[in-house]
Amino acid sequence: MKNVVSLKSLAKELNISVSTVSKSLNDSEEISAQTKIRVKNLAKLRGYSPNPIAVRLQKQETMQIGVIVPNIENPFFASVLKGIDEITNSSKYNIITFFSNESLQKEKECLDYFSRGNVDGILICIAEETNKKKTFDHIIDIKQKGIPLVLFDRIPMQPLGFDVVHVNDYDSIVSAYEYLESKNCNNIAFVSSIPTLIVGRLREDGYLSKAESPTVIAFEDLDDLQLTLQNTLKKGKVDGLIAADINATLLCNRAIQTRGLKYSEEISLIGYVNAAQNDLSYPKISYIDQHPQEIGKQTTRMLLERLESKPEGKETKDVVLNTTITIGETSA
Amino acid sequence: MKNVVSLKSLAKELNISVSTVSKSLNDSEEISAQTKIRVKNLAKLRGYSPNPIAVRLQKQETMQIGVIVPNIENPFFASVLKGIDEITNSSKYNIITFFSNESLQKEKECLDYFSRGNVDGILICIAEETNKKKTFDHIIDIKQKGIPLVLFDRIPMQPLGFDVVHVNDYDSIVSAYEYLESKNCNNIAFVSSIPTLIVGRLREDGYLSKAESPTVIAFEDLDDLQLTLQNTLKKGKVDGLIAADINATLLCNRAIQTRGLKYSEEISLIGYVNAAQNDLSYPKISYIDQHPQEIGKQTTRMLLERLESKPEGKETKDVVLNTTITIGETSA
DNA sequence: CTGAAAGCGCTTACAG
DNA sequence: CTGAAAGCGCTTACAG
Repeated sequence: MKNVVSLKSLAKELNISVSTVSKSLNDSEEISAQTKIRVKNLAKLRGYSPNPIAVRLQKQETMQIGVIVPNIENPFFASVLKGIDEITNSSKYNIITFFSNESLQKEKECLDYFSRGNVDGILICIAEETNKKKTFDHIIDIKQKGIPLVLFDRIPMQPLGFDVVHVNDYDSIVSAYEYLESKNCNNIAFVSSIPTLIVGRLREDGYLSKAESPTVIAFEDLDDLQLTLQNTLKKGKVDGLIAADINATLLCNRAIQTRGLKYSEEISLIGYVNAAQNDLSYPKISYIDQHPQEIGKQTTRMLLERLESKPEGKETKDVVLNTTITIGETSA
Repeated sequence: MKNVVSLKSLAKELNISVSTVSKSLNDSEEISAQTKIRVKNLAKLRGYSPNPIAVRLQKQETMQIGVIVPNIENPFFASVLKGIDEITNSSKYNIITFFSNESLQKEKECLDYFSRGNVDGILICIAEETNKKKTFDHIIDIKQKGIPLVLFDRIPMQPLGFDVVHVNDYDSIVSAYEYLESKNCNNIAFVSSIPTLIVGRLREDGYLSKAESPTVIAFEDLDDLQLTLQNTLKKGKVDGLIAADINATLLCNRAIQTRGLKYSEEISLIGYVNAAQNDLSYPKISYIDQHPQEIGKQTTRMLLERLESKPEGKETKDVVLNTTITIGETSA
């Protein structure tokens, strides 16, 4: 059943050597135009295509890029993946994607697999557990193996010596805060379900830098978050909400609606959402757009650059992409 | 930078042959316990791991499974992918994922790439364009190449000769209809943004089988859909809505809320949602759960079965998984 | 129990 | 311009 047509079979049929066939198909200068044509014609006729595994072994390249995302069911990562796909599509590489499911152990296993000669380069967003435990040795180890690696989105505070791509989380929240202020919000609270995540910390810091008497509602447990949120709204003081992540955003909206508060008049909300779905939802939530596809594209471009220019000596790049605020119906 | 430790280097260091090293590491019966230990110890010491590409070339297996999904930003497919990942994780295969972006052309390219010896098996959900044009030759061609392939979710009406996994779309809608009836809905409309998609047709047929005087609102263009929906609601007759897909579902909710209709009292809605987000949303929408992860798992299991038992003679399987209805706050 | 040889399907110096 | 040879890093009959 396997592809029975090979260089050898073509060579035999043409009564020439395997080398000549190979060179002809690769358009080598060494071969006469005539021979090339003969070879190519037969190759087409027989539907020949080179065995990719053999080529890889010879070229000492896997032509694959390993990608690790924490959670594919988070629309943010799905979009990042789409961006990655778009760029790799017009390269010789294709991607093999693993999901760490936010587990350090799983992340190690993936990285281990990749580093056993299965990929030429790696794209990774670290797992939540990795983030919390601040265990980065398994990532740093990759450097010794000489495999280019680019980190995206969740970037450890201390530089690890790799290229990184992320957004200006701190500033994004500052902008969101200022926007709500301009809409006459006087008592803006910050709501987060990712208090320990790097991006969560940065966003909270951005908020704290602006708020004079800050109200931070932060729980990883969504039930706790919801409860505290409800109690806070009950007091009736807060007139602006900044949510730090998609779950917090949805819960804020839920708490506001359940309580029957009117958007804009009584309270405003800005957060993070799944853009595609938000457009069809009610209400359309005002949100910080991280342009996840762009993150994926940029991350991939940087890896490809490393892959092409061998000189590893280059210093690492820290690319910060800008977010934008899209106004919906939860503020005005 | 490449892994400089190979069978050859181990053999040289131990002053034995490459074959002996290879056999030792593979725990061959032929080798003495003593030698095995010596070899394994050194291998561990040197951090040896076999070059996967060389192994694949020798074994004539890629150990990779190709997956084609129409759109990774659709949470349904993200969850399917998660299911696939879970099963492949405990197999020797890993997956390389391509996105057809609902394009027939792109789908052909992906399939073409796969069939050039890049994967051992294929999992595919056909693109919308493929579905519409009913062009399946590129898929059927895979059979000649002897590469096992399993179709999931969008299954062409005419059998293509492959294993398939899908849900009972028709019956799901019948159940939804009956459920709404039991909640005293008397005028149930059907809303769809996927009128030409296979699953859309089946769902519509399910609806039509129940409705005495059917109201079908179906547009691929979401603006058209929204407008017609609003006009229908304005008339005030409809007291139940069945949405055929996630976009239609969100738009139904939006139209209902915008119009200020009260759920349960004035109108009920049941549709398809992203389960994780729905749980945090307001309102929680009553929905048909397709258990997308299960679809992914089942699809993968069937492919692995084909991959293991060479006898291709087996007749193709048609697996239909059951959906369940999860009651939210948009009906009661 | 160990090793030499052939082979997986290619590419690429190197001869001729 | 063409081809024989070596090699990419493995595995596995087959001899010894």
